[in-house]
This record gives sequence, C-alpha cells and structure tokens, in this order.
Amino acid sequence: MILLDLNAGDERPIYGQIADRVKFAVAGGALRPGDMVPPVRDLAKQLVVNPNTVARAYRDLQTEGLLESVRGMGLQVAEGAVDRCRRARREMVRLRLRRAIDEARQSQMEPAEVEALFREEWARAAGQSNGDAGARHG
Amino acid sequence: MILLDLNAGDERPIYGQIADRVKFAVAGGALRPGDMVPPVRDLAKQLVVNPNTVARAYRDLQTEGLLESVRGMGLQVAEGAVDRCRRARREMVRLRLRRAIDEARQSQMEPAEVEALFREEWARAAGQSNGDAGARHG
Amino acid sequence: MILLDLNAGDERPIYGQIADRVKFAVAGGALRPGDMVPPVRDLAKQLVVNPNTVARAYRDLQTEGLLESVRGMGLQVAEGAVDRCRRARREMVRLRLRRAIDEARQSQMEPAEVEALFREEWARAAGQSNGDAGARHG
Amino acid sequence: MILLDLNAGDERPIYGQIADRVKFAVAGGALRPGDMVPPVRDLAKQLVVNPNTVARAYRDLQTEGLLESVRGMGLQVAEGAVDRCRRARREMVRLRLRRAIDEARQSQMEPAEVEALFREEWARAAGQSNGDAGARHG
DNA sequence: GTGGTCTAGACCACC
DNA sequence: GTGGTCTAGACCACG
Repeated sequence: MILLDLNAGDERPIYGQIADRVKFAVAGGALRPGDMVPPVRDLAKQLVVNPNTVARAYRDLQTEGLLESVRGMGLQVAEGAVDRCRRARREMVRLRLRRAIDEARQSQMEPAEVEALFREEWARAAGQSNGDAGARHG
Repeated sequence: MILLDLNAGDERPIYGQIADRVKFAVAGGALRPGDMVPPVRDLAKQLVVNPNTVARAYRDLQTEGLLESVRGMGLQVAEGAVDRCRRARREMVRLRLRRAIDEARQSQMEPAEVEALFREEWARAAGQSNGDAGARHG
Repeated sequence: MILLDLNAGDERPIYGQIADRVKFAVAGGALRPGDMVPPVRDLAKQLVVNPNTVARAYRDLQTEGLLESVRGMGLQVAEGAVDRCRRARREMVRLRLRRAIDEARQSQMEPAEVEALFREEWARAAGQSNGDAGARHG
Repeated sequence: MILLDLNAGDERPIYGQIADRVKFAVAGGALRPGDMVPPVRDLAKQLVVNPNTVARAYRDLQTEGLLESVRGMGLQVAEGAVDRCRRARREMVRLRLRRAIDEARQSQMEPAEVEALFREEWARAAGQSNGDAGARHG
C-alpha cells in the first residue's frame, strides 16, 4: 500500500500530514483519478493513528474537491485532482522555502551561508533517495 | 529600541517569535553579551502584547542559557550567547530548507522545479530588502 | 491517585514542588515510563492550585525530557526518565547536604556538633516515618 | 578584612547572605562583641554590591539585636551576640540538614545512599578546608 | 477529553 | 525600578 508512514518528528497536525501525503501521491502519480483511497480504518491501523484523524484528513480533502465519495464504496480521487495537487504541492514548497529565506534575511544571515545550506540539504536529500531507490531495486 | 514588531501573519506562538527575535538580534550583533535586554513591561508595551508573554520568551531564553538575570536589574545577554545564537539560527534555517526539500522529493517534484522556486523566492526576498532600503533613502 | 499533597510550609515555588514530586514518583517507581501523568486539570483540583501552575510544572518536566506529550491524550513518563530522576534526586539531596556542611565549616562550627545534628535529624525523620507506618497499620 | 566574598552560585537574597556571614564571623570568633563592623560603603565596594543591600543586612542584624549603632561611629557587635549567633548558626545548619533528610525520605531514597552522600560531602568539605589551611600556612 | 496559548491583573522579593 | 509567581478565565487545536 502507499502512504506508508508519517515523519515521526513532525509537529504539524497529523490530519494535515495525512492529507498532504494523499496530495503528494496524486501529484506524483502514485494515485490517479478514479483510484480508490484506502478505507479509513485500514489507513488508521497502518499509521497507528485514531480513525477520527484519518477521517478528518479525508473530509478536508473532500472539501477541497480532491476526493469524491462513491456511494457505498468509499472515496476516490477526483477527476481534476492531478493539476490541483501539483499546484498545491508547488505552493507548499514555495511557502516553506520563502519562510526559510525570509528568516535568514531577517536575521542578517550571510546570503552565501544560506545558499550553502540549501546545497548541503539538497545533496543530502538526493543521497537519501538514491539509497531508497537502490534498496527498492534490491 | 531594537526588536521592532512581529510578523503579523505568523501562526507560531508569540513567545517563540519573540525569543527568536532576540536570538537573531544576538546573532546579528544588534545585542551583544553583557547588554541588557529591554524590560519585560517595555517590550510588552512596544509589541502590544501581554507582559506574561514576553516574560515567557525571556524565561525560555534563560533556560537555554542565552540570557542571565542580574538580580534586581534585569536580564543581560550571556557570555557565550553569540556563537550559540548563530548556530541556532543556522540550524533553524537548515531545518526549514530541509523540510521544503524533503517534501518536494517525497512528492516526486522535479528537481529543476525546486531549484527554480528557490531562485524565485531568493530574488523576491532580495528585491524586498532592496525595496526597503530604497524606501528609506526616498 | 499519586502525588497527594504539598508541604504547606515550603517556601519554594509551587510549580517546582510539583515537578519534584513527579521526579520523586518516577525515581521511587510509583510512576513508570509510559505511564500517563494525571491530567493538568485533575491534579490542579487535587492540589487546590491553578491549572496553569500545574501546566508550568509539566512543561518544565517536558523541557527536561522527563515527560513527553502524546498528542490529544496527555503526557507520559519518558523512556529514560527513571535513571535521570534518580540522578536528579541524588544531586538534589547532595546539594542540600553540601550547603549545610559548607555553611557549618565556613562558620567554624565543631565537626562533632554537625555530626550530632545530622544524627538527631536522621533519627527524627526515621521516627516520623515509623509513626506514619504505625498510623496506617492502626 | 573579614567577610571576603559571597558564594557566586547562591540563589538566596544577597542581604541575607551578608547577614549570615556576619553572624558566622561572630559565632566563629572573627568578630567579637564591641568590634566595629565595616562601614556600609566599604563592604559594598568589597562585595561589588549595592550599598542599599549591605545597609539592609545591617538593618536586619540591628533588628535582631546583634549589632548596635554607636552614634557617629558606625555599628558594633552587641554584647550578647556570641551565644545568639552560635544558636542561630546551629539552627540554620539543623534546618538545612532536616530539609535534605526529609527530601530524601519522601522520595524513597535508600538510607544507606543518604548516609554515603553525607560522608562524601563531609570528606569533600574537610579536604577543601585543609587545602585552605595549607594555603594560609604558605 | 487532552494540553497549549494568551490575556488580565494582583502580589511579592530584590536591588 | 526589575523579574517572578500565582490566579482566573477565555479560547484554540488535537484526537
């Protein structure tokens, strides 16, 4: 199944993290329009989380029009969801970058230091995903 | 006085924002070891915030060893605070960048797109500070 | 419930006394890692104290890494807390003894007199706990 | 001059520490009935402390009848001060020991551990004063 | 239900 | 004047 686990150290609300995972899965193509999303109880068990929390995430996604209920069957990814998830993803990442950069500038941090940090973290992420890919190939 | 105002739209706790401002002021050299920090009541009035909220920020900074109390006189910046604030600032920015990058990669966003966003936001921030400077000159 | 009442005559801040009670309960085994600590409101009611005061004690314990929050559920004793509480207790008692002894020596008090006081107070404390035990048995 | 410096890390009110030093000097014989105590300004300068603070300590000692003012000359140690200071010292040490012991018992600390701590700290203090004595002999 | 934040205001000790 | 403690009560987010 997709949407494996949540980043342990994340202090954001769990329901928000779950909703974002779904959006990312859609943006990345792992979930496609028409696909059924896992039942609330299953996903809750998988994530070791209260079912209410998953339900809330799904509800929010419905409100955003990214999930649609199919009577008696569950929830499926909506038709126009891909584009909207990509845009949402883009804006989320943009917002986080903006906050990092603003904070750095407000505190008089050297531009070069910020750039260096960005490259460092970029390399670190690249290294990790390569590791993941290798593991999957094994 | 230093530490002018808080970003209106920030959703983080006020006391945390205040504490960060102090850290940034120390990291940037606006406050130096031995300097007295503004009295709780004054800063509270300036920020239009309850004194308890400022007190909590100061208390947290004391716990971190960045401020120390001079009995009956107020709070002063501790001796080793500059390095520690610089490191704290660096790690804060690093963490924010890391989260942005991780999120982008986890959701299979194109590397080129992330880089483009970073450059966009970087330019935007630079433009703003230049704009500020220009506004002051005008 | 545990953590019954506070020593009436103690001049230390209430939140500090509460935090110490929790540490002692952990050091003594009455609270074990993973156990939930009583809800802020309940303990406040039990101690006839403002909930904020209890909250502050809990917050300080979190900062020390002895409690950790389980979101929406409350606060639980952290994994490594037992050893750390035992060490904290040991150092608390050591510090108090050291101060007593230093004060005695600085003021040229006779060693024999200090030892005699220690034995006296030791016997007194022992008598009290025996009395308590007896009272319970009765 | 006597009453050299204050223990840096002591969190008790400075005026109380000063008053205690005087009491100890009397109890130990360094100051004798009829001796003049150092002028407020001198002692304040020596201790790097606000003169008001020294004045408060002296005032409290006067209230307790341990110092008497000699018109135009300053303050002298009162006649019956020695016994009373010895008793005060005894009760101070007793109180500190009692608190240490009570805390240990309340937190279910092993009696043997408390005794061991007492012996450790006792030895430590003895070592220090011997070192001091040796230094003086040099 | 849980903890967390924030406000308001009183009171204290210290210098 | 300074910071620190405590109370009271409102409100919010989370599960």
